[in-house]
Amino acid sequence: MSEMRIRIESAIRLISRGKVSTYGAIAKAAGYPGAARQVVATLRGSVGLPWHRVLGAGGQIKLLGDSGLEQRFRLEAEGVKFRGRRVNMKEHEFKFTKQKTAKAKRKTSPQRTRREHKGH
DNA sequence: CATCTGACACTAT
DNA sequence: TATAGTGCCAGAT
Repeated sequence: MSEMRIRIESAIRLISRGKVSTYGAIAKAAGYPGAARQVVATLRGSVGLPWHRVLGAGGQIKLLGDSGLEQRFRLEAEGVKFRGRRVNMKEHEFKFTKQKTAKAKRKTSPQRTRREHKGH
């Protein structure tokens, strides 16, 4: 199991009932900005995750067919409100705290001598 | 190493 | 709102 996958799963598990997030936001929260597609891979290959709380940018359900309907029902059952095809992110988007859901492996002491501009 | 793939994101039209 | 093109990323082939 790759560490990336574990981190993404952890991030997804943080989304509480009645809240939602997006592929991109989760990727970033897990420490991999731009890796939204890896969030998809994780969702597809893992069970026991609140998959229905993961949406596309803007709060849009990206699943097609019945799967999409089920996702919508599950969310509505949790009290998530929709505005057309999108959920009202304004009121339901989950905010990941700055912590990296785990991680924090400081190897050597940064011990910087303050000011490391590196010309430019 | 070259390609292909996916429950994506973003921009332009 | 819908479609198309491009960018992105890591796994699988």
